[in-house]
Amino acid sequence: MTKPATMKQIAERAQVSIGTVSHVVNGTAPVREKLRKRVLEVIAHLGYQPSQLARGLRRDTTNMLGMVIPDITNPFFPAVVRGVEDVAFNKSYRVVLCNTDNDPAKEKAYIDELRSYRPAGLLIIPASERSMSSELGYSIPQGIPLIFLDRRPLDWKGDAVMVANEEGAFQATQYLLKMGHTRMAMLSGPSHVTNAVERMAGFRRALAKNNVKITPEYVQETRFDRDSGYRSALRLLNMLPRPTAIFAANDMVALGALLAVREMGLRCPKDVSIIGFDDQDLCIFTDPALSSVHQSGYQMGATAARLLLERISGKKARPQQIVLPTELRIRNSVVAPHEMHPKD
Amino acid sequence: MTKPATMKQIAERAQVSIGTVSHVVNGTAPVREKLRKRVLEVIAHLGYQPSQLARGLRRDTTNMLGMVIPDITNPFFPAVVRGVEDVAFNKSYRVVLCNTDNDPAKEKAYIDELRSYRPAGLLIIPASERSMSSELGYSIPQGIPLIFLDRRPLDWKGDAVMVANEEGAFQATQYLLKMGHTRMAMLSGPSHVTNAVERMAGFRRALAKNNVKITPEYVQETRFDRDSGYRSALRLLNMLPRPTAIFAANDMVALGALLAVREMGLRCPKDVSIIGFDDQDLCIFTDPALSSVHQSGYQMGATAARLLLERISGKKARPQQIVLPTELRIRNSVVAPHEMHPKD
DNA sequence: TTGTATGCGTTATCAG
DNA sequence: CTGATAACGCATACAA
Repeated sequence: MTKPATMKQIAERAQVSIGTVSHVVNGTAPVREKLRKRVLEVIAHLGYQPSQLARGLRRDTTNMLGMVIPDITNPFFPAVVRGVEDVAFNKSYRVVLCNTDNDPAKEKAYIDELRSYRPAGLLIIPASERSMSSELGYSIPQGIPLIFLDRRPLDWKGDAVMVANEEGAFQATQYLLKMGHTRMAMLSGPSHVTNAVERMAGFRRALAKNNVKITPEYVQETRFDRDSGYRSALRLLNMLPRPTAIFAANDMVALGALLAVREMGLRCPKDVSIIGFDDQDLCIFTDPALSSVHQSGYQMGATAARLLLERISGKKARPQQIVLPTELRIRNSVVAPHEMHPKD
Repeated sequence: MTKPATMKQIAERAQVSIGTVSHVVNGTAPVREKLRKRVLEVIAHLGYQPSQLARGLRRDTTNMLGMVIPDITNPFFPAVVRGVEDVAFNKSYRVVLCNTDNDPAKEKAYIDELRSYRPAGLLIIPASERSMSSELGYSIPQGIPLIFLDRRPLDWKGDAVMVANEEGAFQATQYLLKMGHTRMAMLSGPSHVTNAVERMAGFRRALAKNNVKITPEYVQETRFDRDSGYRSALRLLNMLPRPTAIFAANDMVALGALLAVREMGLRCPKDVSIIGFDDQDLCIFTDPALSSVHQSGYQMGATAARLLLERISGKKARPQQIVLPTELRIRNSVVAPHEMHPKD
């Protein structure tokens, strides 16, 4: 029996009509107990599984949740996925994961195709703030609930779940300032991504509030990966005077910076303090343990999934833009700047 | 236009039959250039995407590759996924990711449902060596290409892609032995998972070859996550005499061990040497940098995906069990045992 | 080269 | 309560 059983076969074996089988499968109408049992038996016997394709075609929707993420290789995103999956699975939704590799073209390809599978909803961490904007040649999918996570398109007015990026970055920068740093650098993340922009804003606000002038060369735009952080940090570290503190837009970038520091024969935190963003699990293991702005990817995913499921079940409330908290986690990668302990 | 365009609409607008539209979409029959262009224009204009549901139902297969992994939270698996996705995407296949959380029941639920979506193929990292065995109440899906990765069901005779677990573990253990360790412990991973069993075998072989007796309490079965490694390491570290070296079945477990060492006020490697398996990116960042047996998750995924695509396109060659190499990467988490530098 | 018609496996509507 | 039957959107065999 190489082919899956169909409803028709079940119906024949159980001596009922195909409609009746459908009713017992879906509980969509009462069925006489005797028949019901017979049908259920045949189903169990044949290991029948309803064709999701046929069902989806007919119902014009499936139990899939389409999820689009930029980089599965950055552990922050798997954490988000995990959060989504945990709440989705329990409600009988399955998540279809698409990795865009931060490529808007790939993102478009994935989303377009995803739609043609008629998922019940979409969860998108956009590759860029211009993702899915009209300029990009396509618009927001209509008629299917959609939530943005972590970042959002510039003009998006619908549901979204993010974190307090500006505030988190502000806290981190404040802390650096309070430790006495003034030669403050930032590895900023991509300027076309909203959360990076917000983190940058927090950085700037803290500097302004403390009247420390921003040195333009000290803020370097990076991608959100380790290698990009590494290369930009190298640039930073070769400047004169050298910055004494680096705020990295995420932990991957911070790790790259750590690598650069080592490679230049410098020491963190003695020669340069570093602080990251995300507070991934590995922060407690690095040498030195990395101070970072904590956010919970799991919470973000779970929250978004819950909201999405509400939308799917028809809740019509007006759009929510949920902002989850961030919190500075202090470890060993920051110390007062060099000048303040001249004995070195 | 809230609903997706259908072929019928395209046909009407382009003044052709629906069959013709199908032919230009699929290149399944020559169409007069004039008509072809007209159809293509309408398609572009309406942003038509063929319904994958309808297509799948009709063709009895889709462009989806079902992929099942045990724990998206362990960075090794996302690396595998990335490898799969890279080769799949280029060939127009999409990967549907399912996270089983190492739960056989969840695994079964996912696989059963996956099948009803008629994916072109399946890539499975099984939760247990008994996954998909008949005892578990269901058998290997028929009629759809299937490849196991990383681990395999005990009696599986079909395609599989793994790494040289036994050999890698042997090398690691040899190295520890050569450094002078004799009180050798292992955090073994789950005994119901083939790669853990193989790693254990390598460990035992090395000990046997060097005539060092195995201390049964020194080998602790763990899960493959950090927390389990942490707890088991704590047990290990409280034994008298205390083992001087720990071989962890993967890096997550090794990290847990590192944590335990710290928490007990001990030092790695001075008091206890640790070596991991996987050689994840973070190994170079830990304190101390973690020695580990390298394997490439990306390669594993890419290799498996290539093999799967061959099967999908009908290649009938006999089953392949591909074994990728492993290689010991020495860093700073291992040193000669305490007794050998008694000055401490 | 193009059009027509059938069926893929379901669900849903409508009689009975 | 149960049984026919018509879509759902597409691919394909067959006719024209």
